Amino acid sequence: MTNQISKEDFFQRVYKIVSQIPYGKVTTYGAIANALGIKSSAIMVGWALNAAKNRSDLPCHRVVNRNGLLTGKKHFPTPTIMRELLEQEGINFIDEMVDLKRHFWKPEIR
DNA sequence: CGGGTGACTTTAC
DNA sequence: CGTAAAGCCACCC
Repeated sequence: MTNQISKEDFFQRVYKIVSQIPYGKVTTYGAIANALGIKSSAIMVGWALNAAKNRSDLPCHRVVNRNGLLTGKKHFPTPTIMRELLEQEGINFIDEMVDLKRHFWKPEIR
């Protein structure tokens, strides 16, 4: 099909999707990867986010792993920021995990 | 071109 | 709950 993803497009799409995550919602690496058509490479989403963190407009704290665990917090300036921000947005935590049942947001496929 | 790394996921033990 | 391995693919050296 016409869905060829160049690596540059891949980064753009990740930025786009993450920036579209609504307030009080979270999504997962796998979900984003799936939306991009690379579902077996969720790790690449994380890699894109790593580059994306240079872009301050990106709410990377709303992206968590499949369990809702804040695996990315280690890459934040302070590991507490991610948890704090999410809690401020009204996101419910179960121990260290986000309640994906309530706050999971499905990214759009474009 | 090859090897190491990684903000993932799943299966296996 | 713990570690290990494999699959995945971009980036760096």
